[in-house]
This record gives sequence, structure tokens and C-alpha cells, in this order.
Amino acid sequence: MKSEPNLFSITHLATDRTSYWSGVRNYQARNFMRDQMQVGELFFFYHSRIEPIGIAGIGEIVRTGYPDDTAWDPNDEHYDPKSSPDHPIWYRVDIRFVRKCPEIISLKRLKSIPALKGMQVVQKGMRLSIQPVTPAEWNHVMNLPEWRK
DNA sequence: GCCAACGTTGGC
DNA sequence: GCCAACGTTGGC
Repeated sequence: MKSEPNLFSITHLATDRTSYWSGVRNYQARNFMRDQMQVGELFFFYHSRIEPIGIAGIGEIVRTGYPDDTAWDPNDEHYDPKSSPDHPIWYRVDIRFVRKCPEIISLKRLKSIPALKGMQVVQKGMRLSIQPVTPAEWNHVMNLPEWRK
């Protein structure tokens, strides 16, 4: 799950302990939150746009998808007038902090690992903010030395 | 800050 | 329902 760390980072989550993943306004990303994510599942918290770009830590889903009420708040930057309490379009999940990576696993690093060449995040033009990770990819990333520094 | 790649919108 | 125009994302 990608976030720009100046807005919401793994450090923010580590401080708050629990939070929620709101503001997603892309249908594919929404569908993962609404239809796929289960309580107890882990995710990589990825910092986008701002160096160092890459995997910054791990979070856990603590509540499955439910309507994102920021969508019907006219003062919210992600306000969407097509969404309403009666007809919610956008969803979010609740999350908790699990672990911070001692050293960010950079995108460049991920791209350099042959076993991860099929991982969505390293594909050219891939800008979806929520992406599935296969068990094999997850295990491979977890075995990288960056976690033990 | 640039711009390629992508998603969405809206005229037809 | 097509697709050009536009807006956004995000790596560089």
C-alpha cells in the first residue's frame, strides 16, 4: 500500500499505533479494500514520490472495508460529490502498526532482485496505490538483510 | 520540475 | 460505445 510519507508515513503509523487507509479514489485500489482484505492480513507500507522511495515497514488490517466518509466531506481534499452515505462509492480499511523496516528497501533495490522481477511494484508504469503481493514475493522481501540492520 | 503512463470524462 | 482530451500519479 503506497503513501506519500509527507502526508502519511510508517512513522506516523508507528506513533499512532492504529489508523485507517482513507482517501483512495481509484476503483481497482478500492476493490482490494472492499472485497479482498481480511482482518489479520499484513501489508507492506510503501513510501512513494519522496526519497528514499520503497518499502518502509509493515502494517496489519484490523477492520475490513467500510465506507470512506471523507468522500462526502466537502472540505476534504478527496471529496467526491458522487458519493454519499446512502450511496458510498469509496471504501477504507483500518490498520495497525506492526513493524518499521530499519532501512528502507528502495525501489531500485527491489528492481535489482531477479526473484522479484514479476512483482507489481517494479513494473514500468505501475502506479496503482494498492497492489497484491504473492506469498513468494512476500517471503523473499522478508528475508532481505534490511530487516535485520 | 518534467513527463510517460495511466484512469476518467464527456462529446459525438 | 468509441476515443480525444484532460487530470493525476509517481519515478526520475
